[in-house]
Amino acid sequence: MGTIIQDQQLDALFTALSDRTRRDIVARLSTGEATVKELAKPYAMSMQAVSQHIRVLERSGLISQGRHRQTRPCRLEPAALEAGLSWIEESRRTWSDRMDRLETHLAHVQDREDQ
Amino acid sequence: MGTIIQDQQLDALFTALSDRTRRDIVARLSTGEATVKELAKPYAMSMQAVSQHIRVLERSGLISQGRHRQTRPCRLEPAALEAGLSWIEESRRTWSDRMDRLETHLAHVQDREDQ
DNA sequence: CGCTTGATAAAGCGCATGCTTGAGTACTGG
DNA sequence: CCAGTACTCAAGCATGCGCTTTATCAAGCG
Repeated sequence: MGTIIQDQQLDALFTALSDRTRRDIVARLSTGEATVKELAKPYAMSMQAVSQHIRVLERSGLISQGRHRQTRPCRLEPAALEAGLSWIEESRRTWSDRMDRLETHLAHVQDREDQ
Repeated sequence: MGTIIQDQQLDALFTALSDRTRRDIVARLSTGEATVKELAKPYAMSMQAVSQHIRVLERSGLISQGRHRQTRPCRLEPAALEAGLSWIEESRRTWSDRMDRLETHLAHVQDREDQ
């Protein structure tokens, strides 16, 4: 656990999610496949810029790109999201365990004071 | 929903989590409070560098800093983690709903072919 | 008081990011 | 074959990041 490869995956994942445009693209792709041109349409920026965002998302494992005629349809790879989810849940779990123990401890102290 | 403020919060949150050292610090703080010096000890980098990481984590809302004598103890603020968790879960939910519908649709097509 | 300790502030450096424009590639319909 | 569509590649530029070093500050101790 806590290997270097995992760390690099999480680096790439959270970096990918740290940009609003890329989060938008992920949200858009969660409703189905889309081509680069379709993904670029809502934004003021050039298609090249969107293409670069797609590259970042691909490096993180969040999406993959296929080929169909002239287009490169993108689709979500939800497995990558799971990695982020479980990292966050692990931290949360540790924290709430600690809170539980603290509560128990305080309850014990209270008991002793009640004697 | 989907306001500019929310977006900025998520930007800051995922940016904060995109660095291994900062994720380490969050994990460390999930087991209890710690001072800047204590947090810096495991790393080869200077305490100033760690202090800057702490600043990034604070801006994201993931941690807060108090004052006690000469020290500035840091503690985790798990509410910020929830924001990230729910963003990821929302994407996942939309995606799996779509997969369910697709399965249902394919089942229907299968039924019609079976007739 | 002056000295040490724990911490922030500020400036600087190398490198990555987000975007642009211009050129190149790959497929396709006329 | 040739023009157009969908994209990628490459270079350039401004900005931000991670870290360093130097300086400063605030709190406690002799």
